[in-house]
Amino acid sequence: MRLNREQVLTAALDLLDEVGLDQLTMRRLSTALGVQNGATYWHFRSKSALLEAMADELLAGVAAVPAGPWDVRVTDLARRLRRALLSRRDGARVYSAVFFPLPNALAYGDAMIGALLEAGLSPRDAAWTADTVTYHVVAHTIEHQLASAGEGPERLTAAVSPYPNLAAAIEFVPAPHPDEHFEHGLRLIVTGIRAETPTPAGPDR
Amino acid sequence: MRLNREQVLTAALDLLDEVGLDQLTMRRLSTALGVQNGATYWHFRSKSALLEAMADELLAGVAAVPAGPWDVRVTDLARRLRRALLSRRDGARVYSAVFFPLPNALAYGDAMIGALLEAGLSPRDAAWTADTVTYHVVAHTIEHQLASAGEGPERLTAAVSPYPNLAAAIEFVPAPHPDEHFEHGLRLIVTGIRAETPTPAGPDR
DNA sequence: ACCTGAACACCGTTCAAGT
DNA sequence: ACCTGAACACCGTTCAAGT
Repeated sequence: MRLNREQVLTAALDLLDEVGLDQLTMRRLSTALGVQNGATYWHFRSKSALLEAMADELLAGVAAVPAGPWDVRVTDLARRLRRALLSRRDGARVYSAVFFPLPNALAYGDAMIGALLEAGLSPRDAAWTADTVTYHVVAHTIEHQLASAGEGPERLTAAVSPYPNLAAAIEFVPAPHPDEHFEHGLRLIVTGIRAETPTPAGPDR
Repeated sequence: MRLNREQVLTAALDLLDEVGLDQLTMRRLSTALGVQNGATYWHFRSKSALLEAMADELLAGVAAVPAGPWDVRVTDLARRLRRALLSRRDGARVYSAVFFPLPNALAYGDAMIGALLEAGLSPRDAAWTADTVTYHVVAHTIEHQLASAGEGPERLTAAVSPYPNLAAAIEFVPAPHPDEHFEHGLRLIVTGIRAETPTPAGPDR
């Protein structure tokens, strides 16, 4: 049973889809590969090194957005990151479990900051604004992927009844429309960027 | 060694400060309390039930904001949630590890949606906008608390060198100014809300 | 009502030894 | 170079039995 690094990584992502992050275990992975327990450690130093590689594999290609106006590129990058995280079960949680950015995550950050620099932001504001966009993408996707796996809305509906404003909004809280929910926040942030940016040359719009 | 639920909860929060979330273990908690392993299970059904209680304890009082203009209340609520999460080591990760909202989290959500309804948003937009604000608070705080514990910036500086836009912004990426970083994103989002809201009565501002 | 003692079914990681 | 076999040092959870 000769393995290479790529086979281990592919099997790990398949196992993730099958059992989810909480059940993704070095031992289950070895079993799925038909090898003994310690065999995977020859290819990856540790479980967290494997998770880093999985996260970066998830993000392959997200930074490859076409040229265009800055706001289109920002929106496009955010959507592509979201799609990438949705491509595997618990993808967003895998991404957020990794502290250190690998090449595809760096390329995404670079492209996002690049678009914001072209919008006229300072390097500082571009870096911080990129973070706010990314927080929205990742946190929204984590919440959505957790909700898909979680319990029904009955418990929430009951818990919410003493809170008048929550009760008025309850049908949108578990977000039965994840795409619109995501787009709403993304549009909100891009509107904020535009409002804070000194309008560049051009008569209007 | 007679315990009650509150003593277990207090000890758990103290242990969290001492060792961090990853080392917070039912067994270490029992040892800290001077009891046997299974004793804590009489007071909390499971570790996740204990984490739920810890998360809600963290959020005590965050919803108690004074009356005032909607944007002041939104900003105030976001800052108070951040302060609450910062009050304990890994507080933001504890909060995000809990799927189901307990009373203090519900009260926070209710107050946030209430402020946004007064801004003139529909229930749907208020619920979704509240989420975007909260994503920023929680994700920013998780990142900040992880960075405080993590490695130095050397590895990041090296990794970033092939990426021109990241390199230009690198000094702000590990965020040596967490307060300004947080306020930047919060202001951005509130600006976005204001820009999307049909301006209410009043001549200007 | 609340705790002990002991077990069950797992984990990640390491490492000599094999091929 | 790559894997086996076996161990080490842990986990969360359960539960009869004690007081």
